[in-house]
Amino acid sequence: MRLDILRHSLSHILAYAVQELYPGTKFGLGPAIENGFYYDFELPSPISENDLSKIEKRMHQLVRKNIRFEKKVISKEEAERIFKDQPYKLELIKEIPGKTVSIYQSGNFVDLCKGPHIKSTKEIDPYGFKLTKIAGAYWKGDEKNPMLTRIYGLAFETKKELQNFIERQKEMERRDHRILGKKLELFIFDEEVGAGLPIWLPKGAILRKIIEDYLYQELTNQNYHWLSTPHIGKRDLFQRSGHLDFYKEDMYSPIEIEKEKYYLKPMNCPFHIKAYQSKVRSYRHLPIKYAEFGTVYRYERSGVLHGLTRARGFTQDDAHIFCTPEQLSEQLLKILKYGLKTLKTFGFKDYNIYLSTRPKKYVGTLKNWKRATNSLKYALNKLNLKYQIDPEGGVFYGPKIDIKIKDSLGRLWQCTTIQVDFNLPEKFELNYIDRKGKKQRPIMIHRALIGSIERFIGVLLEHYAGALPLWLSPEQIWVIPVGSGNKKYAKEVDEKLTKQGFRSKLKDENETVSKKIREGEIQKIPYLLVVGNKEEKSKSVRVRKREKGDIGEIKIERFIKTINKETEKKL
RNA sequence: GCCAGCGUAGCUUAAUGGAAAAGCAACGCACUUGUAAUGCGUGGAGUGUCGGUUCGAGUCCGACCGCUGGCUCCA
Repeated sequence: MRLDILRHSLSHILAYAVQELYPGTKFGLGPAIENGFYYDFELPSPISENDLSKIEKRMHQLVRKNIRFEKKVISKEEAERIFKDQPYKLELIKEIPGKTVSIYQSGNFVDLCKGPHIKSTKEIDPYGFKLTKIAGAYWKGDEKNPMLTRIYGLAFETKKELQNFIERQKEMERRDHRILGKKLELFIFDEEVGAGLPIWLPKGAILRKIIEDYLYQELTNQNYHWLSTPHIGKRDLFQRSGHLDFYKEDMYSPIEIEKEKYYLKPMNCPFHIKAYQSKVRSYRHLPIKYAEFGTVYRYERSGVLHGLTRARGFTQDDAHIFCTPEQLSEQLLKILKYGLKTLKTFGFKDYNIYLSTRPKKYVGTLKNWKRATNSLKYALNKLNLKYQIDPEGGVFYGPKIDIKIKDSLGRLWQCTTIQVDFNLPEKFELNYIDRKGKKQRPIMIHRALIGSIERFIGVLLEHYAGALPLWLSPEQIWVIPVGSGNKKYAKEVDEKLTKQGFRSKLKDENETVSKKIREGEIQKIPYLLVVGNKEEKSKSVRVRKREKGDIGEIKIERFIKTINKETEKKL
């Protein structure tokens, strides 16, 4: 709280400095935010990041002057006189309820502000803050409004805390999945291919396969049936599903052939619905659970793309459950329970859960929305889960539960999503025959547990800083012979491990052991096995564990036993 | 899409408007290696694309493509 006040006060000092350096500036808002503050300005002429040091310097001078923050409560009429040249402030004055407003004066800078503030800039550590970046931001966050120039700053109580934060930022950069992806040779993006369309290199493709295989096994055990559906579909299909009415902007333009328009699929559901409709369904068949690693394409606006976590082509671990209204709660419960287990398996133990309710643009009846929302709440409560409501955050066809997982640096990423849909069954006139022989409408659940393989791998990489657990590592073991005389034995070891199902690699290039160790550590290989004359004689290997170093000599059979256990436990 | 910035070899980076450099990687030769880089050598880019300004453009201007950080958006 104290820190928020300090940050907010600094935003005023920033505005004060800008007022002096750029006369004629119109002021927007300047709140405290996580780790710092910002202020929005309409400047008389554009500025760039190079100007920040100049502004920061002026701020330092102002802070040293021990400027006091003085509050005054004045009538709205008086405020309108003071801010007569400040259109954004005038707009705010109109919106404030009551007849009076409060203003803060610090030196020659007056701002419309509720406060509170520090008493004087004496309380600010002049080296505890730093201007960081400049960005465009729409007035009041609405893209129909003019775009203002936002200046961001970091602020902490002391210089040391600021430095700690900057250190943490560097750590985050080190974990950036886009950099790790390049370094570990997992995937690339190519300008000529197109933005947001990753190419998976051999090691990345294996990683995808490991994740898919795991989910395939698990879901098959849970009586899911697998589908494989086309990447494009006719206009009529997406017209009927409602995608063309609600999400046309986010779809790739259609391909026209033989007077027919085809769209790249932005979702798999219409295809799964067709599979459901391929037969007459009885209540005895329900629930029917269809799963697919479905690759979808969405025309994300150019400015939002971000490596694997926001791509234009990506593969969802998608599934659709068709069930009776009576089965809904139980199915949601099962999905949620298993979803959480999956996240845990991959190493994510912290997450935030959100329940998203009806948005402004929606289809279906209010009654159905209420029913669906209540079913989701039921599942959450049954599992004793804490959750937050995201008002109006639902999809156009139904409410949803989203799980945002926390990575090792505490950042949140949305992966799991569970959505109830009363509407698509309506549009496609889905039915099943109930025990009285009458047609009934099934309910549909959309769910993705890891969300998309791309985003999930992006998050996994950042979470583990590239050092994936053994079971997920594309290359698990390197076998390094000491001398050329040991190559034969090294090959034996490598083949033995490969036969046991491990992803092992023989490193017999003419390089020093040191060089290969260095390479292995950089490539985050979980185990490096050094074999020389000594090991050859005793049929053993010298084990170096990633980040731990040399852990000693061990018989090969014993080593296999150890890593088998490690893989089974998914450590 | 909007605001600001960026784009030089596979990667990381250098080059006051005046001869496109270096390290790593790759390749070749020698070395046969015991836990984070063995040595020497050889190729490799006309600077994202297109157009313009200039005697001369990696450097300045415009459009497009792509990337980064925000804003808005995210089924």
